[in-house]
Amino acid sequence: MQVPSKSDAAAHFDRITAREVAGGRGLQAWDALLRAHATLLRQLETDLESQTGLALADFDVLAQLAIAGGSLRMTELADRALISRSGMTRRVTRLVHEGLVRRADADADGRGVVVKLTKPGLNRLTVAAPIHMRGVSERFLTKLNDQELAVLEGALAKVTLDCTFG
Amino acid sequence: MQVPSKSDAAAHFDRITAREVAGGRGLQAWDALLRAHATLLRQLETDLESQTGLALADFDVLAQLAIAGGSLRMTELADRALISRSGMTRRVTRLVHEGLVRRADADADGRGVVVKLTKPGLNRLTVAAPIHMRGVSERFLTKLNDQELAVLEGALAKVTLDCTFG
DNA sequence: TCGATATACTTGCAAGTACAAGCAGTTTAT
DNA sequence: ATAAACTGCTTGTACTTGCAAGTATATCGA
Repeated sequence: MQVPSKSDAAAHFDRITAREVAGGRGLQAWDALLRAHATLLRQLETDLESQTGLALADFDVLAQLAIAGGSLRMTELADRALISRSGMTRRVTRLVHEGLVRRADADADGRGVVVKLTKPGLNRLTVAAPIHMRGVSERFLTKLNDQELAVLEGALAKVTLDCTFG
Repeated sequence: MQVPSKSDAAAHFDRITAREVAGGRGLQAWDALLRAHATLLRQLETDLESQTGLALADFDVLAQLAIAGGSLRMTELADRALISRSGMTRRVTRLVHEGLVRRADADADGRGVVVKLTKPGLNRLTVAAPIHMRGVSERFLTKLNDQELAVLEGALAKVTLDCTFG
């Protein structure tokens, strides 16, 4: 097989990369991960927003609250929703304005705030969840078989370590 | 095994989910994907920024240019870097100010702009690439075996469709 | 008891983002 | 030839983000 001649910049970049990643092993998997995440999230965000008027990040907050039984501390909520604490402060403020959640004092800790799902919040979630879950299902789950899903879950869990934000 | 009693909100959410996603099949894989992406990118971004002063998004632009042989059209660059065209306009403007890339007219199309990697840009990339690639390698590639990487690549490519931005 | 340190959350700020509208150049149809 | 439709890129606008600093409460050690 003829070796195609590459431009200097591309060849140079290849050499640098090869020194850190033997044979470029797995780099296509990394690229696929970035690409899949970007496209899937964009599609799901657009779907949900257009069909329910709810941003994906807001949906996620409501869903995390529901999964947790209806209420969570700010920090816990931020960790689970994968956004910063300050971001969660503002997000919750917006959701309170919309009446979907409310803030309450934490029982034992004067510093703490618990965020609680309201009835309208649960109703809104009840409408949005099927739409979002169907999107995840159609665009992701149904395209993969059980073995692929199992490997994905295992592999991605392995590379994930705790990492909280400011 | 005793069925643990769940709160109303959580049970309700489970029922809604179950209707769209049979048995919650694969949802943990979906969750792992979101989590892995969020934590890995945050770590890589922090690593790169602190060690080279280069934002990951800027690195990505330089890298895409190098891979492409040194220059690309704006639209192509935006697609490859997974950001919007308007975002790329502003990002390139910043990089031009730093001297890492330059704009030039497209040969055949009077509307077009090609972005070219400059010598300082390539130098900067030469410093940053090993650091970033090592991060990807250590935090992701080396934790997975060849089979896992192959499944990941195949599965994630399957769920990715074209999706360009405004 | 009381100062030092840690934790929980919020706010000031300086970024960055995407969408929509706009402009300039190109293609197509008549 | 020329109007209409399209494309490539940039700008206006409104909004989001995370970090760092600030406030309030908790906890720990002497």
